Amino acid sequence: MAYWLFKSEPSTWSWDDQVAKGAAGEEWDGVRNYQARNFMREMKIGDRGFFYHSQTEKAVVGIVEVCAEAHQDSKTDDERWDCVDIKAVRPFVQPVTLDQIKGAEELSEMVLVKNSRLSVQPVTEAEWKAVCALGKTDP
DNA sequence: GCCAACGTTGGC
DNA sequence: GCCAACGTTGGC
Repeated sequence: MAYWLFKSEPSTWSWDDQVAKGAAGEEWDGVRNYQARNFMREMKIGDRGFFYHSQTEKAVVGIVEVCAEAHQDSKTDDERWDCVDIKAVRPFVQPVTLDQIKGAEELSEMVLVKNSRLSVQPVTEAEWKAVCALGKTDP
């Protein structure tokens, strides 16, 4: 199983919006970046991801699971753009802030730190465990 | 609100 | 195929 990170501005699509969709999940639509799209094409059902709030909050706030593999983004007819569906698994007991991540030695190589603009990113297993530990949340 | 970083576009 | 111009993102 692989691990990922999904980034969203809470004013556009927040963790609460995601939770409201329940087990059915929701398309992670709107990605218009090839790198991000390519990562979504690699995702398998059951892969886990962090849900990160950018801009105002700048923190990992929850864990999601891929519940549909890459398919055409329903928000566009442009065949270049695919997306997966994800569903909320559980919130973080304590959100893990970008400051905390930047301050953690073992997380200094995270894509979130190195390439903050990429909206869908891979996360290593070690990073996954470390962030969950910081958030006092089961991996 | 500013600005740096970076991806995309289009002219050549 | 290169590169300048431009638009977008996200941290500060």
